[in-house]
Amino acid sequence: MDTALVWFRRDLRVHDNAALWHALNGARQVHCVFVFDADILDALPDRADRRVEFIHGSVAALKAALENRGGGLHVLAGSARRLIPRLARDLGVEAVYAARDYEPAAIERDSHVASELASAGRWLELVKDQVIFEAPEILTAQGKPYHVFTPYKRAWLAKVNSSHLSACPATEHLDHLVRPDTRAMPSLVDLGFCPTNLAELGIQPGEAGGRARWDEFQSRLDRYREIRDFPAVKGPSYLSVHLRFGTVSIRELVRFAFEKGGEGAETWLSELIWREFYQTLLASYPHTTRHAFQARFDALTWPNPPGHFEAWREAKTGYPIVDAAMRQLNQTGYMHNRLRMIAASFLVKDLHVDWRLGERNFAEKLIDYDLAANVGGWQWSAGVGTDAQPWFRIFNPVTQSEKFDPAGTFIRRYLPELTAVPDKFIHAPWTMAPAQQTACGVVIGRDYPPPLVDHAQARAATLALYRAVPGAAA
DNA sequence: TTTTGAGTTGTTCGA
DNA sequence: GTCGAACAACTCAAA
Repeated sequence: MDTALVWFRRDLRVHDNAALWHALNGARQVHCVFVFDADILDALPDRADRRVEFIHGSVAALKAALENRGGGLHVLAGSARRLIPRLARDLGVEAVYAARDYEPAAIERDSHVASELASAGRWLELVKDQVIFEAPEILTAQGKPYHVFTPYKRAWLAKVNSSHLSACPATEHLDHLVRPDTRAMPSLVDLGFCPTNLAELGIQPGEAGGRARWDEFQSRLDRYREIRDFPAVKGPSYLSVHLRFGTVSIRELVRFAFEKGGEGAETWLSELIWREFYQTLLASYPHTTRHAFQARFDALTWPNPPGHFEAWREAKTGYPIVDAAMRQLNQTGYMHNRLRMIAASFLVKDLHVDWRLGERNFAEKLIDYDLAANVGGWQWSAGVGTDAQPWFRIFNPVTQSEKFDPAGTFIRRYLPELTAVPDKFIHAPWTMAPAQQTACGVVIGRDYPPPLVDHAQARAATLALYRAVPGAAA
């Protein structure tokens, strides 16, 4: 092949990049492009969006990295479905290479681009990059996708070997990279967005940012299993945003987990397999973005009581662990995984709000937002997903708080108005007698909201609600 | 085809 | 405060 175009999307790195590697090996001249896709950006509700800033920084770093290697990056803004076929024509390339994306909107976009290219005698070459195994690669003996995680994980582990984890040696044909005529790139403001507090939050975009977090996490990996559930502690890898935008390589992470071994590495690898499980489920069942995996739950009418969703979103539920979690989300665009479960369970099973509203709220705010993982997580929390036994999975927000934030450290970090509340009452401040409230200067109803609902009552109502669904256990 | 073992992340109750 | 059992009998995946 003479010339090819690499279209970067959520694989914003040079190292171990499958699309780039295939293009460099398949064509003598390789152009590169990134498109700030108006079809996506125009739909964002807020002009200050950390994700756009993260992508912008990562694209700038990618461009510099390609230029350092003698190439470059076309950076365009507009509708990708129109711009990619046009650029392919202008550059006269034979093929466009890109990493395969499994989200329904991306599949639709790519098939549109593929047919546009085909009508001009070119083609779109989609390659695997963001997962170790795509949906069709891990199937049951009956040739169907797994619906339960543990058997999926067993099959995944039985199949994986070093050939799936080896890096793409992209350095081999770097002289094939073509330097574009124009080197300019639109600024964040040119794109219609404004800067956020990304740097202040310690989030560094690009491969360098991913590498720095990865290096830092390696020393904590051994303790991952014991500390990952405590939001006040630095337990997680914080690599989710880098996995979302491909500023780290999943192959490299999985390889390291195997080489390292031990409890921490095993637990973390399990989380990476969960990521693929949910990607698989979305690819196999795209309707689950809006519909319950267990179809009978689509018949469930969510009460959505007035004001409940808003109180949850604005961190005014009166349950400190939930409000602290929501403030973390609102202030930083991130929420600890344990808190995502607690907040989701609370919205659905205590406030009786449709899980889709919560899913959409997370979609707007999470910097590491991933459609597959978010939908999978929310359906799991709502008990309408692949999980089998919803009745027992009603989190008690006070018990969870006592268990995973025992000293109230995380709560006080995000709810400074509760600093003076004694440890004994930090998880349920409304249980303080009036004299105690006065003594510590936190009066419920004045300084902090009373609990929006009574958990025991809400739990009973949830059980009744789910029991009433046709086909559910009587 | 039928059977069998097993299932991320819990909670509540009563001894 | 701690512990084990009950929750209610479901669905999946493999033998």
